[in-house]
Amino acid sequence: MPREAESRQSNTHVAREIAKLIVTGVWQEGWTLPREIELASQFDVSRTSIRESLSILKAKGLIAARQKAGTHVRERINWNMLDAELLEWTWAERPSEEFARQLTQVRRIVEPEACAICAERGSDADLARIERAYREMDAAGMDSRAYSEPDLRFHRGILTATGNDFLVAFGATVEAALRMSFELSTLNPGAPRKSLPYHRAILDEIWARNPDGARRAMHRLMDLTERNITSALSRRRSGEAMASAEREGDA
Amino acid sequence: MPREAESRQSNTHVAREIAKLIVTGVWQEGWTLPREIELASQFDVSRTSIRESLSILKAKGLIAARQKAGTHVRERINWNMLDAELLEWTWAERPSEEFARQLTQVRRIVEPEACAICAERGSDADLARIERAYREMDAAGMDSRAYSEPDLRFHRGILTATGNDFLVAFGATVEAALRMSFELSTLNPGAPRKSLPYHRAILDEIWARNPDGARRAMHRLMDLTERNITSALSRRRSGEAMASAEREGDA
DNA sequence: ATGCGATTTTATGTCGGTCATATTATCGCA
DNA sequence: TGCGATAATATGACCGACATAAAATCGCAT
Repeated sequence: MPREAESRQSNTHVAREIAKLIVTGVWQEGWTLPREIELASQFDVSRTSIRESLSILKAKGLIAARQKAGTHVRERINWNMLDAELLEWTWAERPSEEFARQLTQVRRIVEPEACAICAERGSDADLARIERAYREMDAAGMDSRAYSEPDLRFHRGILTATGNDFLVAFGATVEAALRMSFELSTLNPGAPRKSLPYHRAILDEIWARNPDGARRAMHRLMDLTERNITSALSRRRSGEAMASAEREGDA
Repeated sequence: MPREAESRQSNTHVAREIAKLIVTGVWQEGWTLPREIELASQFDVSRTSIRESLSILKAKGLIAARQKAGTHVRERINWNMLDAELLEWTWAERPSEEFARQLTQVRRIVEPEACAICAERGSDADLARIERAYREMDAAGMDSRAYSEPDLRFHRGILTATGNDFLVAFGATVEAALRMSFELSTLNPGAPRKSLPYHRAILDEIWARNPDGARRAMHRLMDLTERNITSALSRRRSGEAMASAEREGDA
């Protein structure tokens, strides 16, 4: 019998729970997981479901199984951190500054170059799609929820326009980064909208078919994004400090 | 009863077979797969095994399932092409020039920057590990098999030294690229060894803690790699043309 | 006692079947 | 002809048993 209310898609749910234990380091690299039967009783599902969950985590490089020897956590180097779900689970469970820093760093590496390629080789249809996303961002005004969705399409559009499947796949990472930014934007509601003119500059450069300009424009947007995230995180830190000071005051 | 000899790990095996059908376009984006029961009889395994295989492909973003509606191939944008296995399957089934071009392009974007970060922030222990890999490459001489293994460690070492988990994950992509280069090197046995002085230059720059120099040095290696791959592929093309001409001559 | 080969044990891997659930398709009625 | 009730169906979950491989153990011979 399934546990109770919150057991929607048990399969994905269990996979996420186990993944969280791994990415948070509760179950460390090299450790052997409990047996499948024990996991089944711990998570209150059948062994079949556990096995399907484990095969998801195997596919993402988190674990490996050997007959008789058991299932162990693989070393980090094998974790596919560029995977959409794994990214989401990691941030959801442990929204650390280090994670944010690394995510921003890798975006700074990839997106400006992708933008240059887009300016050089993107089709007019590709660019039109990017422009449409820009217009929707503009139309969203100060509603940061309505803003973030076309924002993602803008960035994905650039990656798609490169015609490079690997850069397209990088869209999953960008998506995680934007979701992260969106969450942090509650600490600074005006921030997202400030990126609009930077997006405009990118759009102009790619329409002008100017790779160098496009690269620089995207680089400036990345700079802004980094500043926003840094300041949001420091706000969060001081917010947490204040909250814990209050808690101590209560006692 | 399993089919016959070549059914080692049926689970992974079936997943790979289905993945190949998808990446080669036999089963196109948006199409609905056969029912699980039909797949089970097609691949001569139980429905349980099919479900585990499908959950692997779900985890890699290739397919999605909805109750009653069936399982369909997701659009390419959702495929996690940066995944180690998916990369391997794609190249194994369809070693196209386009694939090689894209893989090289994304390496050119990521690795020089990673190299600069490595020069700036890598620990001495990290650099020592990279140097060890270099020495083994040197010791391998003209044996391109023995050369390629430390070659991968060299590049992975740089990515690891950045301290960025996402760049570390990119090691899977580099691995696929190097395996590809290795396969192509049979067409030009001397080529791999020629990269040694380029690796040496990288090593010197990162020991000198010179990010700009390291970036440039890695960039030059990427240029060389691209030239090697291009020439190997054109050799392969002309080889194929000759072979087919011979076949026609036979008839 | 001690190294080593045979045997047992055990955890993952595979199987077939049943029931649950969601969603589509169909049927029947107004 | 529209629409609500009903049936059909494909995935989702569960169960119990057996297969297989590798680790752990046992027993034999040295």
